[in-house]
Amino acid sequence: MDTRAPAAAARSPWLPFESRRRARDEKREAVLRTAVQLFLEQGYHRATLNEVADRLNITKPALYNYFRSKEDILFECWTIGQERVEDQISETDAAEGSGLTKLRRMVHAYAEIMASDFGASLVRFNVADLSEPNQKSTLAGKRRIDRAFRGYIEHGIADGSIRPCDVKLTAFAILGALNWIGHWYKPEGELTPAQIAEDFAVRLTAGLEKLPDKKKAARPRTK
Amino acid sequence: MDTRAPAAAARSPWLPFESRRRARDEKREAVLRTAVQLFLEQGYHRATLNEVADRLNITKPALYNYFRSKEDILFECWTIGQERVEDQISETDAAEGSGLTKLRRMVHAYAEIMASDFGASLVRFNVADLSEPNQKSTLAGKRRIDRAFRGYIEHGIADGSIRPCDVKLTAFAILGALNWIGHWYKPEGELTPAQIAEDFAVRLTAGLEKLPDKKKAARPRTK
DNA sequence: ACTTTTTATTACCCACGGGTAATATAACTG
DNA sequence: CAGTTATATTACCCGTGGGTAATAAAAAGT
Repeated sequence: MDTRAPAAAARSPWLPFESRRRARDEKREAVLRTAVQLFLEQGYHRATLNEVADRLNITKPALYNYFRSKEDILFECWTIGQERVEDQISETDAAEGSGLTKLRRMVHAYAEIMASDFGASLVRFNVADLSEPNQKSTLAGKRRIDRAFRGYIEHGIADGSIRPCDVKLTAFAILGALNWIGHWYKPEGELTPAQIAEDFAVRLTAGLEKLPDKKKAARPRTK
Repeated sequence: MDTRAPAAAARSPWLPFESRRRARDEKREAVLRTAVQLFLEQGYHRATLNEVADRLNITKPALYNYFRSKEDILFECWTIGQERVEDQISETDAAEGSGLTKLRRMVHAYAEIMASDFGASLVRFNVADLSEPNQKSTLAGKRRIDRAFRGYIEHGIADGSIRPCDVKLTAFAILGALNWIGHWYKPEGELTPAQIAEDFAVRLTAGLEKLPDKKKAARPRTK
């Protein structure tokens, strides 16, 4: 752990080390990107590590320099998707705004994630293909996503931006519509992820907003 | 195709034949019910025919009296789910009512189907696990479902029961929320399929109905 | 009772693909 | 340039599980 460089070397001696580490990480990522695509195309079980390696112009055993098993790769694909969602949750939680606003933001972000390979992993892969501990991790992740959405809805009901409703079923309906994107979205299609996100952000929340109360506010003709 | 019975036999001679055929069909169905459950529990690839057979108190080769291959079983599970949906489509098409009414009816029926094993097959199984011709069949089926939902929406817009909207995305959102039921519904949960169907039938269509026009109709306070 | 057909069992085959051992080669280190 | 480490290859192992052949047991037919 000596960080001091030998005086002789003109170029900083830790650069090669760092660049090597980076090269390694890039290769790891390349494996993951290739694998997730193949898994999505053919399904986890039909996709073979030989074909993953082929697409990367290497051979199967080379993959084991970066991952310990096929399931390891699967789990990491899932983890990346999960992390992207959790990052958005943190961001949304930290931001200002009513419950409805937060929900909209989250729907928007989640829709775009679902239109990516790692996002689609979250709904296209079978939890049963993971080891016990990894299954627990995925289930915990799913629960956190669920909790976040329900939280925004409850928050919105509390602050008056969302009309009272069955929180659980509302969240299921919204998440269902969103998760389904992972099944039908095709990059070569007409709709861009941004367009889908834009649309769903209003579509899925349109029925929830509490309209200005017509009884008390005699003249809510703001527009 | 001679339906007349020999005079000698007191009991109708085609009964044993019929009952045998029925017994066979019942066994076939038992295989499918067991298989679909196992496939849903563990995923198609992890589930083995040996275990299917075990649960039926027979051995693996006995299954081949009823099915030609594992994929055959998978496809038939899918077909049963598909048929249930198509039956509902036919029924809904034939019935009277506005586009909105038909859409609601279809949502209701579809939700209940999704809460059944064979219904869940439609969204939990991987199309890539089927042979080429069977894949085509499933994709055609998916398209027909899509077309039906879009048809009701278009119909509703035309007859004024549904406000104009993006038909494709509306259908995707509704079908997504419905299909997701196949992922989260658990028989041991609190909600019954009927309750879910009831709720979703209004929830997923609430934002679509064309409210009485406030400009022209001066007093549409029907309720 | 004898034959034929249906249904099931036991015992086996073998393709597939995940994973490993032995080893070569390229890449840094000093 | 030696020496070490990281990375890749070739060749192989072997568990798993779908599927089959040979055959037995049960049921139906005559």
